Amino acid sequence: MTMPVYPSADKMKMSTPSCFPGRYSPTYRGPEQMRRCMANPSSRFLEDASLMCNSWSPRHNGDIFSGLNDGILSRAEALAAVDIGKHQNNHPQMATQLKHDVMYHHGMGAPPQRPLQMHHTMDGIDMLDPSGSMTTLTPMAETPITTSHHQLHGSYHSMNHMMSHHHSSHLGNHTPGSTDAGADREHPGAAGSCVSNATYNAIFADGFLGAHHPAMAAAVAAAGLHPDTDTDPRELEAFAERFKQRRIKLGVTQADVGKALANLKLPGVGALSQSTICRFESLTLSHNNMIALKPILQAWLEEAEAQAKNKRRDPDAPSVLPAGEKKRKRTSIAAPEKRSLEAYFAVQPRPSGEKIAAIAEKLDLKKNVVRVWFCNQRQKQKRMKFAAQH
DNA sequence: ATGCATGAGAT
DNA sequence: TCTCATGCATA
Repeated sequence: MTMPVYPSADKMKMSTPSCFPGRYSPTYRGPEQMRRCMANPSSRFLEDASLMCNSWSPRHNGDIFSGLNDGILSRAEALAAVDIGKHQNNHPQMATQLKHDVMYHHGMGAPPQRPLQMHHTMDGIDMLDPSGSMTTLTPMAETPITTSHHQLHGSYHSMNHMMSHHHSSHLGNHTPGSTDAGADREHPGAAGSCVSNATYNAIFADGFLGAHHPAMAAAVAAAGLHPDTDTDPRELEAFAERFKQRRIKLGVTQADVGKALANLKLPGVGALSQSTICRFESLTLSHNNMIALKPILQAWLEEAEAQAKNKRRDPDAPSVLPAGEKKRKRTSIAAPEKRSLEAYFAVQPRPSGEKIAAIAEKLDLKKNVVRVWFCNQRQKQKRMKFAAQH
C-alpha cells in the first residue's frame, strides 16, 4: 500500500527510529583497518557515473568485478581515474559542486565559488585529485578511526530518551512519478519534552498555529495544484535563504527549530533534527524533501515571528539528561579506501552483493559499511544531478 | 556542516 | 536489496 508521505496526508505510523536508545552501531572497525593504506592509483569522484559506464549495464552487470582480484580492481580504478580526469576538465564546475556535499544550487544567488585551483599535473594522481576543493572537507586521517564519546551532553539528545516517542517522519517521501505523499509521526507531544532554551520557550511556549495550515499547503502541493510556486527550485532556494536569515534574526538555532516543530502540533509533524534543518537551509536535501518540508518550516517561521511580537518571557524548564546512554560509533573510512570506493563507484554505482563483499574484503572494510557507502553515494549523486540541471 | 547509519516502504 | 528521509556523532 502506498503510504502518503506528506504531512497533509496525516498518516501516522510506527517505526523504529534510528534514535532508538538501544541501537548501537556494529560498524565499528578495529585497528585492523589501519594497515594497508597506500596502493590505490585511485581517482576522484565523478558526477555522472552513467556517462562513464555506458559500456556496461548499470544494474546487473556481473563482469567488472566478477573476477575480483587486485588486478582487475586496480584496473577499474585506473579506468575510472582516467574518465574522471576527462570529466573534470570538461566540467570544472563539478569539482566545486562537491564542496558542500551536494547542493541544491541551480545558479541563482551566490554562484558556487570554486577554488578551481588548476592542479599542476605532474602526475596523474595529482591531476585527478581535486582534494583542494572537496576531499579537504574531511580531514581524514590516513587511518580509519572510530571515536567513541560517552559523555552526555546537552538537551539536544535528551529528547531521544523519551521512552517511546521514537518515530520517523518521512516527510516528502515521494514515489518518483507519483503524486502521493505522506507523513508519519507519533507522540506529538514527546519530542519537545526537554526544552532547555529560554528563547525557545519564549517563542514557542504556546506553539499553536494560526490559520495557515502547512498541512493544507502540503496537500495542495501533493495534489499538484500549484506545482510551480512550491516546487520551483528557485523558489525553494529563495525560501531557504529567507528562512535562515529570519531564523537567525529570531535568535533561534537550527536545533531549536527542529524541536519547536513538534510544538506546532501539526498533524503528522513532529520534531526534526538539527541536521535536517541545516540541510534544508543549505539545500542539501532532495528536491522532494525540500518541497515537503517547506510548508512546515514556513508555518513555524510565521508562528515564531508572530509570537516574537507579543514578547513574553518565561523561565524555562531545564532538561534532564538521561545518563548512561550508549552512543553509536561512527565508522570513518580512510582516504585511501574512500578513493577506491569512489573509483569503483565510477564504474559501477550499484554493485551486487557479491561485488560489495569483494570490495569490502579488498579494502578491509565491513560489507555493510561498503553497502551503506554505496547507498549514500547514490543519494548524493542523485542530488548532485538534480542540482546540476537546475 | 557533513559522514556514516537506520528503518520503512518500494522494487 | 534498494531508495528516501532523517538522525547521531563528529570534524
